Amino acid sequence: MKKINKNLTSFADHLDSEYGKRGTETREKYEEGFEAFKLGVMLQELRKEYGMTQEQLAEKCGTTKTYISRIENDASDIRLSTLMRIIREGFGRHLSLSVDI
Amino acid sequence: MKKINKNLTSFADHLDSEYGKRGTETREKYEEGFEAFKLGVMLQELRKEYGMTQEQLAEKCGTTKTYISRIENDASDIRLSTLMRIIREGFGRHLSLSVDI
DNA sequence: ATAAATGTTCACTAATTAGCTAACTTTGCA
DNA sequence: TGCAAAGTTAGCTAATTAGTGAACATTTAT
Repeated sequence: MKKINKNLTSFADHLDSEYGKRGTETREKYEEGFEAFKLGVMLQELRKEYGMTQEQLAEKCGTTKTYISRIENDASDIRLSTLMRIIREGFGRHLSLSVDI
Repeated sequence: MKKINKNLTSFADHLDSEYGKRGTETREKYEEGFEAFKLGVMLQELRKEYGMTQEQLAEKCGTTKTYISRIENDASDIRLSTLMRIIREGFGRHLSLSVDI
């Protein structure tokens, strides 16, 4: 891996080249990381939509801005119940899960 | 709470009566628990769709039937990364998250 | 009815999150 | 520039998950 390849034709190719084909361990690690990354981005966008600071959000769901920052920046994994609590108590919304193909 | 009320007209009424109105702490605890419960059911249904035993699923995603059972029966919370791993390595599928109103 | 397969519970350890405070950095604005 | 607000990082502890094997219970098939 990590052999830089010019003439990439798509993001998928980029991923294949940087992290290996789908299904390999390195690629899966990447994809897991990417999901977590997307979650952080999603939470941050949601927070900004509501015009809240990290501190305000933190207070609403009984935690600290430190922790909110860690999640938004993907510094740690998160428990499902914690994620649900943040979305519910922080935004009055509801997390739903589904399984794609 | 817990004062049994006859003449319930709906499941929502039942919830109100048993766990308090939405937004109260007891009710939220219930709803969180319910989500976890649904997750267990969802995973179990998915596993059966694939005709796998808990042990087969466990092996695919590098854990034990003990742990799979605990999740299906909601004996514990779960980390997001673990849930994703089970769905990805166990079923070759993909968990997606969304935030409802 | 019995055996085999499947699923659940128990008891424990190791790894990781969640929570907390303080210090540090970046951003926005007067 | 310089101040204040917002955000990030560091270090620590307590609580909880993840992982494991063994024992127990339930279901299924012969």
